[in-house]
Amino acid sequence: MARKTGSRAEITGPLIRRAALSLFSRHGYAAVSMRRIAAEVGVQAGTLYLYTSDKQSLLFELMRNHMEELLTAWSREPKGEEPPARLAAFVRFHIRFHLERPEAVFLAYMELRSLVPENFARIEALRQRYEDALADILRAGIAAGRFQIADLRLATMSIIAMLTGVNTWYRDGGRLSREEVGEIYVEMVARLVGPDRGAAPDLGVLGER
Amino acid sequence: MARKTGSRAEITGPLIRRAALSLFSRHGYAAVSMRRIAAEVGVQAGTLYLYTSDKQSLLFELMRNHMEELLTAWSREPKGEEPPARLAAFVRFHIRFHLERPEAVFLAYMELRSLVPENFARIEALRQRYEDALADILRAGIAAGRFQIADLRLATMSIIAMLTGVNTWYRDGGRLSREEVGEIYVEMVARLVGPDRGAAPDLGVLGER
DNA sequence: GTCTATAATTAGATAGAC
DNA sequence: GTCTATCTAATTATAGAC
Repeated sequence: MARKTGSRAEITGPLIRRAALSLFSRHGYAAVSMRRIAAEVGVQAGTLYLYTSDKQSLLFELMRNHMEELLTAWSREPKGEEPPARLAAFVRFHIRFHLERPEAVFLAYMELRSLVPENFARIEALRQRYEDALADILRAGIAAGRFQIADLRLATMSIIAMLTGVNTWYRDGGRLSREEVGEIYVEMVARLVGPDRGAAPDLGVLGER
Repeated sequence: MARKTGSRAEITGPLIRRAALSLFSRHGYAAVSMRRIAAEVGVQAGTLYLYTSDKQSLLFELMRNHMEELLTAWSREPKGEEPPARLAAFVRFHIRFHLERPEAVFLAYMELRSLVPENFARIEALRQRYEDALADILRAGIAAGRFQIADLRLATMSIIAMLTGVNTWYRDGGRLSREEVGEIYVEMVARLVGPDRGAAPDLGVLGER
């Protein structure tokens, strides 16, 4: 042990990021002080500044890391060929990925407003790439005559919103497993993108004012 | 004018609530100081305490007021008789009501974690009542054979999530009017709740692993 | 009803000892 | 690499003048 007692740079950095993620997601970025993060890790407040230039950078790195992991994971996900299979893969992937890291998901959605404009733009660009991945699937399905979608953008936003919404209510040990939830959402999303089968008289009733 | 110059209690209270709503929703509860709210209104910080006991109460009153307005407005909304018509009314109502007050909606969704436990429970109970209103419609539709829903709770959460999601992207003056967006969502929600028409071979493809 | 002044605490960030 | 000490500024909330 050539190293001094208490010198553990290799693990302190990750510990700080983990503590910040947990505290920021539970209490909000503005409500958490650097002292509180330090206390959670077991170091003094000043020590944090060896690992991050300031509080804003700490938040930004957490959010960027999450978004890049999301994009990388989706790029590596087995997807199938046909649009319906790709859409089902997206639904299953989104729910699984998001349920595996609820704190990072919560942070990425709730603390966009805490980013300075430059950092906001960078996170927003990553979010847009993920949205585009879904839109591309829907567009391909429309072109192939497999989906019937009145408005591509609204369908894209609807699907992402309903999938991400799972994080707000799902609890492990509840009535349904993650996989069961995934399959039910696959079916609901499939209905959402059609195609219509038949004259759809019931939609007619719904369409009335 | 029996009143002293600068004495305008009847309007200062509402001004404080309006400024707090705007600032809290834009920057977050923890990030906004009482001084900043006071500055926005044009009074000194101490004056705020004539109208609210503390910062927490100010937040809670804003959120409670929003949730009660939501429930009252829905109770007064013309709904029609049959489940499909009631569901369409819910969709149109939800989008219209939420787009009309984006700041209050944002606050009610983002600052739940800033409430002390007692206040959180009270807001949560109101939110639950609204969720139940939708679940009741879906349940009635299932019972009447008008909807086909694999899981009532998941369908309820999905619909609310996709409808509320409109607030995150809709901007006035964009490609679609609020009413056009509402109609497209009516159709998407109608598809989501079925009923299935035919053997649904495409859903079968989606169901494959 | 509003202001000024202030108490008591806490914030983000840095300097320098070890 | 971490800690102690500290700077400067800002925080919530209150007391008392007008």
